[in-house]
Amino acid sequence: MVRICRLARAGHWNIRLSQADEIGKLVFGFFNEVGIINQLATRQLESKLPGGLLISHFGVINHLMRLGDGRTPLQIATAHQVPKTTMTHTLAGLKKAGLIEFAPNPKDARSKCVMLTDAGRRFHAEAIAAIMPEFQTLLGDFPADEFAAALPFLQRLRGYMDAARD
Amino acid sequence: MVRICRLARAGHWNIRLSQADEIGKLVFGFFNEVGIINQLATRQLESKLPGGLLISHFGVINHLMRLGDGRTPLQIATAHQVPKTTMTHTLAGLKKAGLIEFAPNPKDARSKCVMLTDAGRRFHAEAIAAIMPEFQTLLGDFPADEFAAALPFLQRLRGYMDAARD
DNA sequence: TCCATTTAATACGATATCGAACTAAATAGT
DNA sequence: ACTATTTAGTTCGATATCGTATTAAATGGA
Repeated sequence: MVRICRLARAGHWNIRLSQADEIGKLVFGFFNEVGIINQLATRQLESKLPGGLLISHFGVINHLMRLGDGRTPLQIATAHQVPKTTMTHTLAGLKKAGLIEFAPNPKDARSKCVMLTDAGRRFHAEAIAAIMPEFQTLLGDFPADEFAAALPFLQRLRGYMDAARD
Repeated sequence: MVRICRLARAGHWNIRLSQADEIGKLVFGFFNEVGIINQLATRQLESKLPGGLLISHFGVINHLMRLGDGRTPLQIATAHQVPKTTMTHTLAGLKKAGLIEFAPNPKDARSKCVMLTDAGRRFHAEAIAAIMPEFQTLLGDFPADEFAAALPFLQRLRGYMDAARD
């Protein structure tokens, strides 16, 4: 913490040093909680996914179900904030599992369109059904209002961070 | 969604089906935002870490700085919600980088105590210093109040999920 | 039209993560 | 005290993730 104050003195900060300390802890704590909640939720969901598939797989299928299929690998990679190479690998796994198919992209011969198969749609429904009981339990102790109240800030923050990435 | 309603009809839910649908989307959306924010924050932090180290490494060092060193690998693994084997690997990397040392555990000969080295403390200070400017920028557009307002719910939720894991 | 630059996707190598099986020490039940 | 069970940590094999370099198609400027 001494070191932090020294940095502040160097001119990067224009607020009182003790406040800087407080605020650092606050934002830091926020992202820490987000990280742990994400870890716990990931574990929980992953343990329920059929066929030993992972969150990365479910994320893609869910994306295609929500926003419609026919998207390109790069679009999906960008939406999920992962490198293209990771998405190539994830899509290969989904294709191997028979949950997606590739179609040629009529607009661009370098690209592809990712299409859901019937098995893919079935997988999505099954995964959702498997998770829902957990949500119910959760909502027994945490009223939906609280999630609803927390969501707008998270959405704004996500949009901001998304736009701010270089 | 048809499938979800069918599940509800089976007796697992005791609320109106349209509400179930809404609530599912709400909670789902919440965890989705948490996941993306975590992904963006991880990227951001990782790109600033010295020595090409990763979040997993920083997480351990930060944990030891906040709560004091001398903890065992299993304690750290539990706190971070990762398997023991992952922590073994992460700690090996930290040791190789000279940021931690192992000491025998006087209470239990099977176990170890993880101790920070001076280099480890320096690494922590440098990492914090490297991230702080980002926080400052963030706080320019998002007042600290909003983080402060969001934090308690996240903490309660984390505690709940932590306790609820089997 | 032709060539340089950009862009979509992949190949490859390095590291991270995880589950299952294993070893050794502690604990519990008799 | 003795044995069975539990617990801490590691080893090992499989897969995930990511950065760099590569290929092929599109784009843009002469």
